[in-house]
Amino acid sequence: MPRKTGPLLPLPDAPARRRFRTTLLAWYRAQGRDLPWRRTRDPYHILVSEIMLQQTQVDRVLPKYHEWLGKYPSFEALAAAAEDDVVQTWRPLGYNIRPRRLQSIAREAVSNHGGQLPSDEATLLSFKGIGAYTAGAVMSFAFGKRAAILDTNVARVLFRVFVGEGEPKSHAMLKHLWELSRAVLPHKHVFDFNQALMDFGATVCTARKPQCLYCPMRKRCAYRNGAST
DNA sequence: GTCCGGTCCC
DNA sequence: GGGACCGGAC
Repeated sequence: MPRKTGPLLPLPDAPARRRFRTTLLAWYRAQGRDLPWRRTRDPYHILVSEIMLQQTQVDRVLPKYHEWLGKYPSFEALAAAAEDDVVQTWRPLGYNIRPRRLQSIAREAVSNHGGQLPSDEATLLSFKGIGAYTAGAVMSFAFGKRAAILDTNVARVLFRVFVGEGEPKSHAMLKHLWELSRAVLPHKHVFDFNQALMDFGATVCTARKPQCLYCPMRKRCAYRNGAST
């Protein structure tokens, strides 16, 4: 017996992908937020921001990001710090396993990778604290690779625009949303595009009270207009 | 009080 | 597949 599979969800055709990219990038250039980790390509700075942004909103991360980089300006500095000090500095962001994992990545980078963060997906995923989302973020933001991302914001945006109905959190849906994230990814402007996806989900296509009036996709959004028909 | 969230681990 | 982690938003 073949395993039960959900209905096959189609990926958007080339014109639809292109419209989405163009619209989203135009929105981002006009409305995207100016955040400090969007002005750097330093892998250490990118990694610190991404670990902090796991389960933590931008407004709470901003001051801690600056404090952290002031205190631990490099992988070497973080690797050499006392663990208790590192955990204390992290407060009150929460999920206090994260600073320990960040420091262990720093120590690994210093000991085994010449003080650099590895850029290949398999090595990034081998670090505790780096999962599929953070690996994609690091590859695209720090190393300029054409890597897709899927965090909760991106998943919500892609689900609403291109799918609109079904179980948003099912395993099959998440697999489809990863495929969508890869399918819509442009060849150029990958950094801006991925930042735009997250920014759009965080500020317009929000979980509660989405700002559809200000959404440049509203006329083509499957969720807003009804997925079928 | 209830929901939310990336990753790890069971 | 489901719970733990830790705080904030509503």
